[in-house]
Amino acid sequence: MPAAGKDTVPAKRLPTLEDVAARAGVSRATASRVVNADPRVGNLARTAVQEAIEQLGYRPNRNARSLVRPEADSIAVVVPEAEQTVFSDPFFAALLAAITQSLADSPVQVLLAMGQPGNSQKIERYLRGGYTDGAIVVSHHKDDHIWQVLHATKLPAVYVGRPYAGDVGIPYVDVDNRAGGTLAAEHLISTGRRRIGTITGPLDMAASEDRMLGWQQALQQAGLAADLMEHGDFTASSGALAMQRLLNRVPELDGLFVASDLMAVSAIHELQAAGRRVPEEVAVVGFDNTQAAQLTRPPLTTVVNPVGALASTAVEMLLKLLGGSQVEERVILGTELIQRASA
Amino acid sequence: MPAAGKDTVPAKRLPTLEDVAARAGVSRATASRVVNADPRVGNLARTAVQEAIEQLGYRPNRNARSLVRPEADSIAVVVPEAEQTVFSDPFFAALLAAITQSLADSPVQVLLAMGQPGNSQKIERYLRGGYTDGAIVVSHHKDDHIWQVLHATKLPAVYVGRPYAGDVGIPYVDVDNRAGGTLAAEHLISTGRRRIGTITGPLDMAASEDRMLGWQQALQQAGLAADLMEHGDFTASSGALAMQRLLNRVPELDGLFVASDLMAVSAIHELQAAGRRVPEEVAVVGFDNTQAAQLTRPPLTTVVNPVGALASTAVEMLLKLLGGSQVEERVILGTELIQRASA
DNA sequence: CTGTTAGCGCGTTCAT
DNA sequence: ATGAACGCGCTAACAG
Repeated sequence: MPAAGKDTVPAKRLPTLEDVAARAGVSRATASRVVNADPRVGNLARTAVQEAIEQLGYRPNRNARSLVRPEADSIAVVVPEAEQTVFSDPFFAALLAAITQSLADSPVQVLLAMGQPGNSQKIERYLRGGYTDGAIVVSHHKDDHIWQVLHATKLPAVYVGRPYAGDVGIPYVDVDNRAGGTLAAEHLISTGRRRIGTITGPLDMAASEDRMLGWQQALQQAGLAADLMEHGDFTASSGALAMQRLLNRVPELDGLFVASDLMAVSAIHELQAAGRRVPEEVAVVGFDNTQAAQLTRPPLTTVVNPVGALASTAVEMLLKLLGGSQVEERVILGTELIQRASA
Repeated sequence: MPAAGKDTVPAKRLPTLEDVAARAGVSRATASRVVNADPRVGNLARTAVQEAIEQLGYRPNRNARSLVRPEADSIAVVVPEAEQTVFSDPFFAALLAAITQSLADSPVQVLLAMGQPGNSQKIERYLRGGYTDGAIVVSHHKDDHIWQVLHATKLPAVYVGRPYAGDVGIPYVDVDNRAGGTLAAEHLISTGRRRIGTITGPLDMAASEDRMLGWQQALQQAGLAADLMEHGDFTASSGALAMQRLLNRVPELDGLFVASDLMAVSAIHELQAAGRRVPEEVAVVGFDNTQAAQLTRPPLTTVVNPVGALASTAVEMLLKLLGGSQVEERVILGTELIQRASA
């Protein structure tokens, strides 16, 4: 095999608008008009150009186009640094799949901008610079400041998950975490549980806070104590530890709402290790309805987190924004409880 | 609020090379040379330009640059249509995280090209067109034809996972699936099991085939029957069904290698539902070492699939390719068995 | 309706 | 060592 390096064979040059025009016997301007569906062009010329495009397999050069136009035909999916660890698996993959799916028919490309420890400038530089028409930001953390860049740039953007910072003037779509927490607690109450605890996510995330508040509200409304609370960070091990602490404090616990399925599975193992039967002695409700909920024993009763709908709604909103339409400041998706065997 | 639409405020124009040159009191050509580290420029002019760049916060315009240069400073992560469903969660997220991580210090952007049912042209168009410097393809399926495009384009590319089509002239990195299968079978044999079955993945994937072959080889070498085999498709439900079939055929089964953790968890549930104790009566070994392996009961003995290493190796190889260096046609990463309680 | 012209921001000869 | 001039592919005035 010959030495490596730049190819010497000048990869056959792609057809340009000039080529199309020449072949169709018109000027570049006319060809451009056809490509951009400008009505001011004769039928004869139009079909000639269209044929030429077909025969040459012409595609407009995106770079040249966005050099002279404001559009870039690309959107960025931004995952701030702080989320890296949290969005381990299921949520993120589903999100990306749904996003690309929603964009399948458009020429828009998806650019992935994941934050790195100590490197948010790379993302910011990209967001400025005008290489992208809009952004979908996946963020729930307190210390995310991407929104400031978006704000300064006036770049159309949509958050998936309520920004913790509050109303930052950027629309978002989220699941009704608070209602979900209430749903879980009410289910536990309705099955006769009276000493109901919760394992929350980290409280610097809006979702954690909301789920906890929903749980709290339901208990208070039922006249039950709402102080049986321990905090995790959405990882499995943190769920186990929180469970140990809670069980230590409240041996008579008979109901439990865990803010994520992953932590819930760990918590159930911990309960079983401590000799508690689930659901007979302690009923457990999770949150997310990930695959883990179905695969664990007993199968987990849990609150649905509709990731697919979140993603497609975000795309829909962003596309509206790009089209110049208004969108609601916030879209909150409903949720429901799926009853399995754990509660 | 006023009617929506294009902003009227002409978003402050970004500084151009022309601006830099003017401020430094030189010509655009000299400024360009400084930016591109061309040695042929005087020290005086150099520092002047550097200062101007600093003060103006100048960044080269990628579009303009790649209009006139072959590079695009972007790589594409390609997920062919067929993989969409299979690479549900853990693998994919880890892959993307590792890829962006490896690219953190370079100006290279990551473009996500996921296949859609009945739409591979969008990806192909992008790959041609020269908008990207290289590609990382995540594929194991038989009916992936992206490699033909890559081949025709001479676009530098690396596969993650051995292309099923065989040696297509594109380097790849993969885990040693065959050795993994052998490892699993040998472990079962060493613990005294004699009726050892397997649940495979879909056989139109290289990984499935290799894991099966490794299992087969170990059994034959030990003089054991290697025909206790059922096929799944890597989903949980397919694992359960395969387990039922196998148990029906071979009630005296005492050892089992399942080609993925997800299917293994389902298989274990199925075994338990049939009254078999794991591992006492049937020992089970999985593959992947995903989170599910640790969270199920009994915890799963499994073969490690080093996703992070796969991803970073792929990036490393691609960067070498982009730099004009040669890389090995294939890199096979070693694996190991993690013993937990299921076998 | 159509062609001519200018310019987007940049890299690169070719002179000097 | 530096600058003037050209062209990358395309869109958008401005004429006709």
